[in-house]
Amino acid sequence: MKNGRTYAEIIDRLRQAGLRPTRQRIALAGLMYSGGDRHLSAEILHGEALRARVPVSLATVYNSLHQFTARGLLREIVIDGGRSYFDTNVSDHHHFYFENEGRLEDIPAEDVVVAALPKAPGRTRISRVDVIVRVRED
Amino acid sequence: MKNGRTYAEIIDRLRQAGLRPTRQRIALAGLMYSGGDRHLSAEILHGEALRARVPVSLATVYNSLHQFTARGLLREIVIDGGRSYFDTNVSDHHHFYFENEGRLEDIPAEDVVVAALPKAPGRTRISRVDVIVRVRED
DNA sequence: AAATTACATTAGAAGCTTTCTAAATTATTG
DNA sequence: CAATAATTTAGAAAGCTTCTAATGTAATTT
Repeated sequence: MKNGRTYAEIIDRLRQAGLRPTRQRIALAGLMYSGGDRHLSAEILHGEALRARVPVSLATVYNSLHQFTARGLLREIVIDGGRSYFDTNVSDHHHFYFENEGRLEDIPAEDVVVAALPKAPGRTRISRVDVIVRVRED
Repeated sequence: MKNGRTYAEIIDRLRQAGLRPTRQRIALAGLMYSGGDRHLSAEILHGEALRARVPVSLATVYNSLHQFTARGLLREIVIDGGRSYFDTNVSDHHHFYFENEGRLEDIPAEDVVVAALPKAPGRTRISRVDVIVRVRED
């Protein structure tokens, strides 16, 4: 039984994030948090919602994904053109990118050691360091 | 006087890459290699070509960018949605991404030390490790 | 150097993901 | 329960990229 999976927990999460727990957001969050860490595109999540008989519009899926991201419930990842993916794992970690399949997979933070980094230029500060390990099969 | 800047050198490079040195490709490569390492979008390069009185179509710019990338003359980078960038620096290095401006800047390979990496899963092998240091100003 | 052949370029249409718009609906507050 | 503010929605629009098929150009052959 993982965190945030029951109906009441999901509603709590949404409220804590400052989002009204609407039917659509509850359903989308429920799907997102079903089955471990996931990398979702808007289209995939929309499809799952429809299949689960939750008639939600694609616009709402996009709205929700962005709101969830802004509130720290998701993390957006863009690797290859076109499509954005949203990672339900928002803790510190990195990614494998399977070039053949166009698929992402998490790498636990402790499996990657970045021993040296340049300092942030000008008056900027580092907000995150992404490591993408690109792998291929051929 | 940097590498690959004269007309003859550009033609050589194209030929070595197995690409016919057409008027358009020569002009685009010339622009790409003018002024150090660059991060170019199709639209920017197209604009520069037109301003330089080289009437090239946007489709050709896209074709050329992809051919150059496939032949190792460019490296494609996708950080944020929508647009692709092409890096004229194809040697081993990493990137700062300025979240406020949506701009990329090279980090020399030696300024980043990745001391530990997971092994490639299944029968894959690592084709590249990208490190993106996201910085912001606020 | 002309003819042939293979490759490249092009304008415009089409495709795909994402965002916008303005109207209708729903959650929350008083 | 009424009033208010936020949310959802369908469809249009936008933005970048790719496709199509007709035309042009470079390379090769004669």
